[in-house]
Amino acid sequence: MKAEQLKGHLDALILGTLGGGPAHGYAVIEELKQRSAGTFDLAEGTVYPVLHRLEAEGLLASAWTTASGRKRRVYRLTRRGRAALDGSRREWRAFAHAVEAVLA
Amino acid sequence: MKAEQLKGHLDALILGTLGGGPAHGYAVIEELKQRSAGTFDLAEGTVYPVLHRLEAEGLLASAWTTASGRKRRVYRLTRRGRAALDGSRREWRAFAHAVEAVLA
DNA sequence: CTTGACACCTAGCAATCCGAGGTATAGGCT
DNA sequence: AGCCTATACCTCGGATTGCTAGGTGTCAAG
Repeated sequence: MKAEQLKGHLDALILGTLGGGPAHGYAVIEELKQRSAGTFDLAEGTVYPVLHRLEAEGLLASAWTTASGRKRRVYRLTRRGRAALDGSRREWRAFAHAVEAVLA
Repeated sequence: MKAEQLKGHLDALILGTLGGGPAHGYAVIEELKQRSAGTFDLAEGTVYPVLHRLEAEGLLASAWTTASGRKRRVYRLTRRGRAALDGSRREWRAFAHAVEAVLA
């Protein structure tokens, strides 16, 4: 898939991934790849800055943990993050519907 | 709708609009607004450069006409443009499907 | 004769995704 | 021991792209 298609939708995708439960950055990337059947195979340089920004916006909260000697930063949705996810879903439906109407 | 959502999909939308028949730039904007029920209300500075680029890429062809004293540049899909539209539709389906899988 | 709709155009700004590079641990292979 | 891969984090700069702001000009209505 073309990279530019993702722009403006990545926040929703990451919020959506974390809607299934807390996860650390690397796991978010894996989860996205899996759920999308390989369509979204994102670079770390794409995902990490977004996680930081979403946390700065108060939509995510993070905590450091250690699993088998490796440090992980686990992110979870805040209450505002969950509300943002709901909003993102609505925006997506509207957007997708509009595109269908034009491309049909 | 957020502006960034459009990135990467605008070419497809414009090709899709012209898939219904030739039109001049201003009409493309109106048509997009109508077909999307107001969701896509694009600025001229957004659309015109894209039309020029798509023509430069050989996906569109244009011809100047005059209607009631006003000059219009009418665009139509070339054969390659129609093929590109088909490809764009497929890419859109794949993208939309992947997003649904993540957001669901 | 001014306002609004129509119709075209361009230059530069702002946002964002990605590539490239860096650091570090664990485990398997040679 | 040494090396490679997978895991796991990070940042900087580049490329692309849509939008804002500005410009030109015609026509019809008030």
